[in-house]
Amino acid sequence: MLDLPGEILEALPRSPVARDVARRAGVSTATVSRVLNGSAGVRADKREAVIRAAQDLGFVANGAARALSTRRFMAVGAVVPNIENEAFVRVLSSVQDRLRQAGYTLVAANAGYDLDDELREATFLLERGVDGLMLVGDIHHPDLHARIARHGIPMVQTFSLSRERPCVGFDNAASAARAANYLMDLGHRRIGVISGLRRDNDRGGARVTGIAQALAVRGLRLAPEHDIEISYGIGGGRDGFRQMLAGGPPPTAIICGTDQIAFGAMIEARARGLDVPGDLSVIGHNDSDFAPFLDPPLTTIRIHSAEIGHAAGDHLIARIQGRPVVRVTEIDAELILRASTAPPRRDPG
Amino acid sequence: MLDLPGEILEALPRSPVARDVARRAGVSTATVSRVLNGSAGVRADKREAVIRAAQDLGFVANGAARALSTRRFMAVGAVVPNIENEAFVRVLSSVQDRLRQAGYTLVAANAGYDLDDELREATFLLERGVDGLMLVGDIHHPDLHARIARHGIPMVQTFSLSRERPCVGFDNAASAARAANYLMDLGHRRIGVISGLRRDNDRGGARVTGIAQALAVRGLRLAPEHDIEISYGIGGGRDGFRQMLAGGPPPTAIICGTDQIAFGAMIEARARGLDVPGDLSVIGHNDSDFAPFLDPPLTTIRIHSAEIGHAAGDHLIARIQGRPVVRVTEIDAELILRASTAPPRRDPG
DNA sequence: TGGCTATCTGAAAGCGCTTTCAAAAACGAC
DNA sequence: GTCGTTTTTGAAAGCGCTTTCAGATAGCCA
Repeated sequence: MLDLPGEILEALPRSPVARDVARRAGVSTATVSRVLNGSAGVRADKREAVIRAAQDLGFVANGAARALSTRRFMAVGAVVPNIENEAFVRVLSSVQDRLRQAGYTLVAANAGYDLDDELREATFLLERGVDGLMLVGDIHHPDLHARIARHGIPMVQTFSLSRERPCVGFDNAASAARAANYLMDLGHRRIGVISGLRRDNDRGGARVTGIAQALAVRGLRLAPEHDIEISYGIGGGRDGFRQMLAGGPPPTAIICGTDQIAFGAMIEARARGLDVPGDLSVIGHNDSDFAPFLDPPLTTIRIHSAEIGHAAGDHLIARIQGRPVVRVTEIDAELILRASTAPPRRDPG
Repeated sequence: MLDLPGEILEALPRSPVARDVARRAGVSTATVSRVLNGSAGVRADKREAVIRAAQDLGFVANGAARALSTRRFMAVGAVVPNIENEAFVRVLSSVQDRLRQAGYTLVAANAGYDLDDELREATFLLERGVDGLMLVGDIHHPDLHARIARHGIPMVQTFSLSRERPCVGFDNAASAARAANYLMDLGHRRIGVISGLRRDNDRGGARVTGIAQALAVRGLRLAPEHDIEISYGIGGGRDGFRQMLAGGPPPTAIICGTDQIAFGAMIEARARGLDVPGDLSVIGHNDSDFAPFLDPPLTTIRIHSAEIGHAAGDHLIARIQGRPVVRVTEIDAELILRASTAPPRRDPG
């Protein structure tokens, strides 16, 4: 091995390490570390020498070494059911917002509404190294929490409330019930539901339950043929509403699991010559970008995804840093009234 | 410090390390590593002992230590202009797909259409530790590529083609030109453009240039008052079209930077009593979920985001693993004809 | 200038893995 | 059995950073 002079070694395509900076600044690696991490107690001249050397060399600390040494990964994981879903994207984006400010990165994974996959992805993140974990909902694989606990990192659930665990979310049953009550106040008596797949999805389930209970309180019931479960998306909404019409007397109002589903249902309704809201009132979920621009503009339950994300991010950062937090943060959903809902045209049988 | 018996120590909330597995299996950590990484040359009985011990202890290797030791982070970074934009979400999701299969994770960051921010986010990822980097477009901060090179990791650009660098994308100018030619073939002579912000955005710029050139070839020009630049979104589309109408004789056809913009423009057109496509033909970009369901269904340039993501993921993995790759992968965009385009009603002046 | 305290600094010991290298064990052929 | 191979195995040396701890320096007062 040749012993090349410093300048030539530095030109090598090997990225510089703390040792190189130390050598160039004429200090030890300990001092380099101290300066670069902003800890006090380094004389001004040495501090400047280190900063200059680091800059000259284009030094970037090796994250793995730092993580190994500090036992901090400076990363937070998030496992969401569907990474392409608008609401989850918004949450991820706003969590990341907060994390980024605190110097953390977000690593997101996709669970596809399957508990086993969720466990696998979470394990993957745990192995990769994260200091905290965000999940969606309150239903998980039985092993998941033990595994997280094993790693001793904080976890927060989002989008629904939980009796046992830290969470940021809202009462899915109550907000859906509010929508149902609003429809009943308008005079509707036959109300249908088109939800996304509910297996392993407590949010969807809670919403339907909430609606059924609200109906029951007023002596009505959610007819099985008006309780439709389909895959998400506009196409799903069309199919769902078609399916609903196939099963006996049509409802005068429907509540949909997402605005996409509602959009699909409205398209199908129009295709069948039904007027919205004259013949059919429609309520969606999420208040997507396009909801106010549909024809008619869509009444919807606005879920404050960005706020949920911010709160979840803050919660995790606080716990990672050992600060106290409240276990439950409730971020209420809101019923946004637009023109897709109205009293039923004539008294429905 | 008490010297507790093994079983009790194992119950401590400290996550088990390779040493613990080794002790329990009666082998060395070297053997544990060999077994858990599937390298050959371990006798069957020891192999099984290690696997059992690892299982019993719920051992999960420390990613940072592994990364430090192997100089592999098993992670790939991606910096996109807007993490909430549908097209980029799709790309991220499909990149992740491929990465996940190869055992890598995706770490995504948001650059917000700003070169300085992009540099900052990329640096952050580099520091955090990634084995490869995906970028969008061909315009970047002048320091960015040097910094990436410094780390000696592969990089791939997406969504546009590049003369100098590895890329997966399509010819934005050519595909927009194709749309313009289609409109001209239909008989349109006054064609407008509503694009998203074009600063630091080569894709948007190339599209407008492509359209202008296609017009020029047929002796037409893109009037400045028909060349509108707005922020993305449905609202942006409405504003953009309103702005366009304010500037002299209206176009008989417009090409929009996204389907959202097209949607917004169609809403504004309808609000002004213009018929689509009778008075105004509209073309979007991306073929979003809702495009076929608009009224009328939207003609649009479909960008195969998922394919771009898959190709980009494969490209990076291949280079990380030292396999040869082609520098340029072209994934052509496609003009999807629907009912929002038609010949102009009467010969436009 | 000397002595005592308050500041700074560097050597060295990890963090928990992987991997090299040489020794030990197992195997075969004689 | 013995000896030469071929497998297996473990000890130990990193990977590049942080952090402790003790020694070196600087600052201050007498």
